[in-house]
Amino acid sequence: MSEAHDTENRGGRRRARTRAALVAAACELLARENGTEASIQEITDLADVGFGSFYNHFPTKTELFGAAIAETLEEHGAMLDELTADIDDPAEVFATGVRMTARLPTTHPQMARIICNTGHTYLSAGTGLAPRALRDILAARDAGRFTVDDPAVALACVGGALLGVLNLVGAGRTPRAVGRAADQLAHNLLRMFEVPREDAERICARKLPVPGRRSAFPLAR
Amino acid sequence: MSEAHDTENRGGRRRARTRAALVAAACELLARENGTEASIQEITDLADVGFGSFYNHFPTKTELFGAAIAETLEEHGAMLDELTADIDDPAEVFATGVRMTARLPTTHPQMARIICNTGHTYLSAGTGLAPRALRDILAARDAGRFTVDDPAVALACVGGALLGVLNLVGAGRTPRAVGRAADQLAHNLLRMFEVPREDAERICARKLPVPGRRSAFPLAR
DNA sequence: ATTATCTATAGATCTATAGATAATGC
DNA sequence: ATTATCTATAGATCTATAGATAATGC
Repeated sequence: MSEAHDTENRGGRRRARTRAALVAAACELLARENGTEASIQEITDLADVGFGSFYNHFPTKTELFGAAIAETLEEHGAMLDELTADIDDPAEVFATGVRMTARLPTTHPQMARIICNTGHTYLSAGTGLAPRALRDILAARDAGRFTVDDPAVALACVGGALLGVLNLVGAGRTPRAVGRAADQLAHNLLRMFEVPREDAERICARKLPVPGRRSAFPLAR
Repeated sequence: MSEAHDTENRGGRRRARTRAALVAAACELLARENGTEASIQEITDLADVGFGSFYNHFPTKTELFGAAIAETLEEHGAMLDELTADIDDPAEVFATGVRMTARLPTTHPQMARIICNTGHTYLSAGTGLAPRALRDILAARDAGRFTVDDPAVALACVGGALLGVLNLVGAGRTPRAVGRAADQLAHNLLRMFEVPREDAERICARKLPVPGRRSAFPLAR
């Protein structure tokens, strides 16, 4: 990727470990209310890393938090791509992404809170989920499954509604209730794209792929 | 309201003026990127008020910013109520609120940026726009105009999509482009509620009430 | 020998308060 | 006389850097 330092040797790996500890601490803080107000001291304490190490990796707090969010979204997006790879109906690919992302409060609570707290700033950024969602929307439109007047507005509606439901489904909900809200969201969005109600209901009732562990064997590219 | 101090006498009015200057400064800051990171010194400088005056009115920065956001949303919500009071079709009442709020980047740029920056935190708060939107949605449902499965999820979708489009329509767009995106958003939401496409198009093409100045004569309550 | 991490600290904030000044009420 | 505003400052942060220590490469 954009790593300026390699991980070929032990030193590089040690460096990468420190960086990862900082990013993990940043994620934990981002999942809290007002996490970005933490001091660098708090961050390095949480990462169990020397204070000065911070500056070996990031010039400012903003950069660290930016990296943490970007990596989080990229990871989730890649997982979605993997799990929807063998679904044929593009409308179902889209709906599956929505249903699984809206289930994050159950499946990946920290990631859900991070996305909630950071909101639109990074969701609509060039990297992460937005390009993937747009790709799925356009594919469904080209296949004649979705009616889309303005793709940019549609994308904003999808991302926004998703965030809205993630916010609605705060802590302390049962997985069942989260799932219902997630499916309802997907259903609403399908109707927004003029998918007939019966189709939408069928799609939102389908069994979801299981996230599972990351494959032991990396996928060929 | 919840004012602990009256404005009956000159002293009370002077106090209210200082408070208003602080709130206005807070609004200006909230409209900027990272405005909440401003120091109290910066706030009082911007308000052209002595540093110590801050603590005469607010115990912490958080309280000031909270008050500023609440007042802003309340003001906008009250304006919408006023301007949609004599619309009969509840679907059109809803759509008008959406279309006007999504036009804020043109009509009230500062308020638009404030809503964008603060996001869901306050939009879905008990006060402000959420209760009004829910009221409109339920009214349209009861009138048989909207199909709504889960009102809470629907509200989250509406608020989120609105925020998403406000974020999409950043600075530097023509009023025409903002209006198009706003109408497209309203159209998408109406379809989400299963309003027939032709109905939705007619509603979103209707002339909007003009915001105009606040009435010189306060309305009777 | 080189590179990363860690400790300690200088200098620059920033918050909260105390006391002085100004405005209003009676 | 009372109440609000303003000025000045003590004490508590917090950031960024310099220099010491530890780990790795050769």
